[in-house]
Amino acid sequence: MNLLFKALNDATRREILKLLKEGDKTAGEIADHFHISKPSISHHLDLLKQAGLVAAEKQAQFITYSLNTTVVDEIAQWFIQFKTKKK
Amino acid sequence: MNLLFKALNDATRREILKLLKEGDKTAGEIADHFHISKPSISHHLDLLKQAGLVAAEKQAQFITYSLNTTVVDEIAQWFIQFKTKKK
DNA sequence: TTGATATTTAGACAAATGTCTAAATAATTC
DNA sequence: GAATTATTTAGACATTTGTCTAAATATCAA
Repeated sequence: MNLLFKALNDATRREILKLLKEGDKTAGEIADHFHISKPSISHHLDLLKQAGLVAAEKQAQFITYSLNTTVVDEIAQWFIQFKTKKK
Repeated sequence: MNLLFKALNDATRREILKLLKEGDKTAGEIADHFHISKPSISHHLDLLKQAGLVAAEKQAQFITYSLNTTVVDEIAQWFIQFKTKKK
């Protein structure tokens, strides 16, 4: 839970998740969407991966990133505990 | 959105939200649940308030904090955008 | 094997964060 | 009004974070 919220606590990383929602992308394609150096994006991708929010797969010289919807659902559950309060 | 995720990115603050889910509490009552100084808890409460996650109401010399479920729902919405991916 | 491309790792640095103690503010009670 | 209680504000300090440049690793293509 800690790594999850930590990963979400950055506008760039949340934007990356939105990008991946539209489809898988390589690290380079993702970096092209931002005015931030590639090493910085690489670091953001690493944090998202640590949190389980994205998965990385190496294909030839590229690394393709994809959204892990299972974990996104998991965190949605966290909020539901607050909604289902009736008393 | 920024302030919201920032506020959620701390275990103590998430624990405070869970406490308030059970019912309103004064700043002192909240502080008693943690092994952290009162000024630190006060600071956490301030961040939660800035994010709109809690509301504060002064009653005599006490300040009672309550959970703002509307904002909790709002952030739940943020995750739904990832769930409703069909293509 | 040499050169080019894709990506990460390493290290540095300024800014933000969580915590503390001491002091300030506000309300209550004697 | 002085002492007590509840809470916050102010300031300090160590740790974490986001960014960068330079260098390392890996794959491809000639």
